Amino acid sequence: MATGRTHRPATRSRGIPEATVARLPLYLRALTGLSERSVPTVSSEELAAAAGVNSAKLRKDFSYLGSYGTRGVGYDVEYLVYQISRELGLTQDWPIVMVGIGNLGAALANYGGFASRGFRVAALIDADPAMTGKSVAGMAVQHADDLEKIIDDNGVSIGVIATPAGAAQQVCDRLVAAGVTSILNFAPTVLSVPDGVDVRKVDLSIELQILAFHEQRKAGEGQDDTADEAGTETPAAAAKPARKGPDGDVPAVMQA
Amino acid sequence: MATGRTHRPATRSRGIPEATVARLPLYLRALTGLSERSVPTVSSEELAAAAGVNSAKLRKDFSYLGSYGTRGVGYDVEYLVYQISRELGLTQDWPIVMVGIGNLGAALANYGGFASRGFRVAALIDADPAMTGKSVAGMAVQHADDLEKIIDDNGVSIGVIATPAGAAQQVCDRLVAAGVTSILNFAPTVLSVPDGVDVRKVDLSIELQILAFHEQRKAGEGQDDTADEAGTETPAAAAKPARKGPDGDVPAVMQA
DNA sequence: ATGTCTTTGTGAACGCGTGCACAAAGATGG
DNA sequence: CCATCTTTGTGCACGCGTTCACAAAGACAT
Ligand SMILES: NC(=O)c1ccc[n+]([C@@H]2O[C@H](COP(=O)([O-])OP(=O)(O)OC[C@H]3O[C@@H](n4cnc5c(N)ncnc54)[C@H](O)[C@@H]3O)[C@@H](O)[C@H]2O)c1
Ligand SMILES: NC(=O)c1ccc[n+]([C@@H]2O[C@H](COP(=O)([O-])OP(=O)(O)OC[C@H]3O[C@@H](n4cnc5c(N)ncnc54)[C@H](O)[C@@H]3O)[C@@H](O)[C@H]2O)c1
Repeated sequence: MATGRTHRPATRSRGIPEATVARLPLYLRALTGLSERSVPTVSSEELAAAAGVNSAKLRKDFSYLGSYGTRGVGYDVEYLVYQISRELGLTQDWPIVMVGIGNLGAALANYGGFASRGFRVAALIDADPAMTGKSVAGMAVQHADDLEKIIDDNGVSIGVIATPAGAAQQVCDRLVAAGVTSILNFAPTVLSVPDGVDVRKVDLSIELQILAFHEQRKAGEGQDDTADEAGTETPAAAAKPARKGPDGDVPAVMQA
Repeated sequence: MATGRTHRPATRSRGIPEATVARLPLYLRALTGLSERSVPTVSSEELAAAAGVNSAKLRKDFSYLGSYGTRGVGYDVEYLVYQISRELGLTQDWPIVMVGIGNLGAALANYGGFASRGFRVAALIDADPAMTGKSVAGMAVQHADDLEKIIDDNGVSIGVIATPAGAAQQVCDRLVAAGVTSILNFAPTVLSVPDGVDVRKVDLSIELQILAFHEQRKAGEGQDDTADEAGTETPAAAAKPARKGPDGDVPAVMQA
């Protein structure tokens, strides 16, 4: 999700819906698996199952790309792999920089999963002088002072931020100023970017909180509608100012 | 999103929309920041800016929780922190297990960000005997053989999978069989789970591919409106001809 | 050719999410 | 107590995304 103020004015590019774009990599992964097993063709039903989506949705998604199927048969696996790759822009080389080579950054650098697709780690950057020159994933970490030059020299347009939250916005600003127009942010902060720059975020903590919500709901299912269990009524913690609210802290789960 | 066959039958729990739930952690983070700076109240406009969303959306989101604001003033920060925490189920303790303590798993274990909210790492589990007993993030790694016992002993209902893709489904099955009902999956695979189990996934590679798509689009912007054949350097294989393949592959395209 | 069978591609209906715009609520000042 | 000003809470409209259901397209057998 593009963070920042931008409610994208729709994918105005009269083409592929955002939701579809987000699923293409999923299809691509499933297709790659089939390709490796030398499966020649696949039906929408089979592929949908492999990708974990509804088959009608898959067909509609593909219809945005063109008519690449054959009725009565299905889709040619190799051909589809190529078409989706091209649509996603994976037939070209994408040099990326990774900023903040700490625990997470180092793990990401060691991850081979994205190097396999068009992505290539052009540089690892960290602000800690002690890190500079150290080899991570077979690559020497470079100092943040050279960030602008590195981006320029390598024609980088995609950056990954794995610094502490406090440094993220600053790093982001420098990346953008240097010409980066797509950012993947692992730091738990909202990044502000100018129009034309895409930001996507990955946040473990948020994912867990969403799971916890549903988990809590499951636990309180069946009877207790007011999702309230042992000690939810945390007494003091409420810190509820004396006014509003149906006094106490009635968990008004539902309202008119 | 719940992977697998289940298209969730909507958040049938007559209550908070899924999209709203996904934003609550964002609001919570912004509010926590305000709380630490001892800001007593905040308007929807200010908070929305801090969370990177539209203020109308924020107000509507909060309206699902109840009427916790004061017109003409705004929202009481502490009170709202509590309400959202409670709604997300963060007022209780959530023991979690992490399976697959490799590069990524270790980085996640070292991450303090989720330990601060109700989450507590109950155990680190790995199948590699060489890992067993090793200390990661101040905690001894336990062997996968004991997975069921660990989950049972600690009352774990949330699991994190950071194993290689090939092992993920198997690990997932064991987690579910042992009683885990929420899974956060970092392995690039679609997990099949029975109804009632939630799966969320984090996939760096997918995020980058989505960014690449938009990046490619930006590059080809300005003129060519007919977004059929973007002038990528792909020579012949543009349309439907039987020719194909970036990496010299089997053509085999009978697609007319 | 012709018929049958499979599977695509898509029109249409529906539901969810978003954002606008405004009335109502309450604070604040006189 | 009344007037004014601020900000919430929400009715409403709109657009996107999902799903159903089916006609059309093609493969394949006869
Ligand atoms: N580790 C995880 O599993 C995890 C999970 C989710 C989110 N996060 C987030 O990812 C970020 C990194 O986490 P981590 O555990 O790797 O932290 P870390 O402290 O191990 O690493 C941070 C690195 O960033 C570098 N750095 C700091 N300021 C910088 C700057 N201005 N420019 C360049 N480099 C800079 C530091 O030198 C350090 O090497 C944090 O924001 C964290 O909240 C981490
Ligand atoms: N490292 C990353 O940045 C990154 C990013 C995105 C996705 N991923 C994915 O996350 C997963 C882990 O990546 P990694 O780099 O940490 O790999 P890794 O090889 O370093 O670690 C995998 C760990 O899982 C353990 N393991 C294997 N089978 C197991 C089983 N059945 N039960 C328990 N443990 C088992 C291994 O012993 C190993 O310690 C992979 O699927 C990878 O594709 C990683």
